[in-house]
Amino acid sequence: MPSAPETRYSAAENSGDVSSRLDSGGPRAPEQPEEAAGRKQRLRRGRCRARSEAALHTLRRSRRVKANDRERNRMHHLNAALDELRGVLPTFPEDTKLTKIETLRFAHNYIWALSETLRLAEQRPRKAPPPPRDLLLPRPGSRSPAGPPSPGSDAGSWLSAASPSLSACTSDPSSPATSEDYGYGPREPLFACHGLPGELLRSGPCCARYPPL
DNA sequence: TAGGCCATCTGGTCCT
DNA sequence: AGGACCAGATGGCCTA
Repeated sequence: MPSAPETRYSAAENSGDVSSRLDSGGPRAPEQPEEAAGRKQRLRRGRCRARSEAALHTLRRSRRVKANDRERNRMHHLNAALDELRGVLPTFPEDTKLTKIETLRFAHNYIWALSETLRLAEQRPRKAPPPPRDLLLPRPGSRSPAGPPSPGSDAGSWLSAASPSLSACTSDPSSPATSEDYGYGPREPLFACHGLPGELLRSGPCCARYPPL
């Protein structure tokens, strides 16, 4: 896609075209030696200019190609890091591939849930934590046995029906609580959070992504 | 077929 | 000057 600046540059390039200067047409008076020398000089200058502009174009093109290459590489590295992150996030089935945005939001929640687990463990050192439960959240067409409601289609209802501890979702101003806050659509992730209290995961900062068990 | 997700290209901006 | 980072545009692929 030709960009505007490049187009403008091409136009400027054409305005300096040698041939357009040469064929002015019409009968001419016999050329004086000085005039001939000047003409040759202009011609040389024009050719030089055209050559240097072509070289400039080539240079710009090669810089762009290199920049594209770097950008592609950068995005590949970013995606590799995202893949590593996916690798440490528990999903079910295991080969479920979260989208980029799902990965980031789930990671956010996961970290939050782990932090909450630690905090609660410190608050109640003598009380044993609830037994680990798996959170199975289905993608469309892939319902877990429990058949939880869809957070996308009915996020509000399951939020309101959830336990009072869900207030954690909205009490933190830095933690958007609803799917609307994220501009999120009906897509549903499929997560299995092994060893985490389901309550914590459901009430995480990104709780709109997690329906009740 | 519309919408979501993604990779890639591109130009602009900032930093070293 | 060159590289990193960013956001917008575009087109391809996939799914409901």
